[in-house]
Amino acid sequence: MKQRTDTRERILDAAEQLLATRGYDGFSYHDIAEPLGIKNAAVHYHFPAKADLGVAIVRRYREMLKSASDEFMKFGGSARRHLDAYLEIFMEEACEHRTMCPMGVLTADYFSIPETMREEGSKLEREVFAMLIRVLEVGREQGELRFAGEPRTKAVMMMSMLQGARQLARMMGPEVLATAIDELRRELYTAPSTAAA
Amino acid sequence: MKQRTDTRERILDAAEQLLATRGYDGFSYHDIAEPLGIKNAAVHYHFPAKADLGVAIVRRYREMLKSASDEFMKFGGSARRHLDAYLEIFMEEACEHRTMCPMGVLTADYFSIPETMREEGSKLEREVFAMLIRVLEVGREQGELRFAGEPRTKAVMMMSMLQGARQLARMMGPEVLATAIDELRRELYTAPSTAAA
DNA sequence: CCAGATACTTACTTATAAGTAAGTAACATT
DNA sequence: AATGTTACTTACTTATAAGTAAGTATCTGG
Repeated sequence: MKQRTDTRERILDAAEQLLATRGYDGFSYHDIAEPLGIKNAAVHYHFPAKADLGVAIVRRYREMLKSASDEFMKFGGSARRHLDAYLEIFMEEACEHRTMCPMGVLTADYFSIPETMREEGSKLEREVFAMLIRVLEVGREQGELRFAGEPRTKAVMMMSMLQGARQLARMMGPEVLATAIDELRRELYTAPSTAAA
Repeated sequence: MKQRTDTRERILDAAEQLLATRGYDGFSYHDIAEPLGIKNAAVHYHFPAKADLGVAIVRRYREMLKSASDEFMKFGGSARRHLDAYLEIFMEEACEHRTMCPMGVLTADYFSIPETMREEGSKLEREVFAMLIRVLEVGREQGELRFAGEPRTKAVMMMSMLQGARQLARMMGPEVLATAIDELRRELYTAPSTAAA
């Protein structure tokens, strides 16, 4: 383990941000390099083609999500606290730089991104759904969550709604997303929400 | 009224399709011109800058939506039939070419599109919301629709969910959108849906 | 029948993006 | 101390996008 510098990670940070703001076709290697004080060839050194960069962003995000979920499971949090934690991060990220949600970017740019990136996106999608379905199942069994029908159906509705609301919020302002999340909590939670102001 | 050819409309048709498939940064004047058998300068003749083209697409869509709504109102359709008609078109469009919904494109590419186009998008957004809120209000008063809380909140949830599901369907397949629309009907309609197969 | 407008084409300019080849400074290894 | 590897920079190439200027054919009104 050498790695004197953290250039690679900083490239990924910048690229992830740009991707979530402007989409895959909306940023260049120069856009990444300039604020980091490096040249675009330096980005090509770490990620020869843009496809490699795109795949790396999604892969890193998958790993982050997995380790965050594992971490949470270790502390044995309730389904509802699990969801609350996720919703809070989701809201924060959306407000800070008006970014889209990762699945939103991947599906919006679906026919513009390289196939390797689409495949990575499909894996992310399956993982996110599996996690959400699990939380919904457990939450309903434990009486913390309330919803009708299949957990899978509810998961589709929730994912769609959250992603859509986050995108709408870019145009209409963050209140729209706040409204949507509040309403989701009202419908889904069995006891009144203790949303930390 | 001269207009010997319908080139302008055909350009708008092609551009609308491309925009809904690949996003604002994802198509060029050449992409529009080639399948129409014309040169890209011909597109510039009708729409000097890409911003003009973008604005024209959204404006035409707004006009189409308004006249479709007016037409429907003349025949005095019920709120539920109004919604059903919209959902059917929405589903068809989504399946045919895996396109995004217009508001989805505008919000996904929000920081890539010219400001004139953003303004046109805001107008579209307000009109769509106004229509949807109206339908929800009338539908609930008439007992055709059932939902808790403010019509505006329900409209935000529905818009978000439909747009998000349509995007997710690009990656996961059209069944996801079908699932979402079915579930929406189940929750919203007071009598069982007579969805025409 | 002719002047002008309409709807284009041809042939460019300019800018920017992705990607590459060759060079270099610093450190790491033997 | 020489050698190789890592992490870059400099300086390109190639492709493609947006946009423009000037020319041309056709139709239209006087």
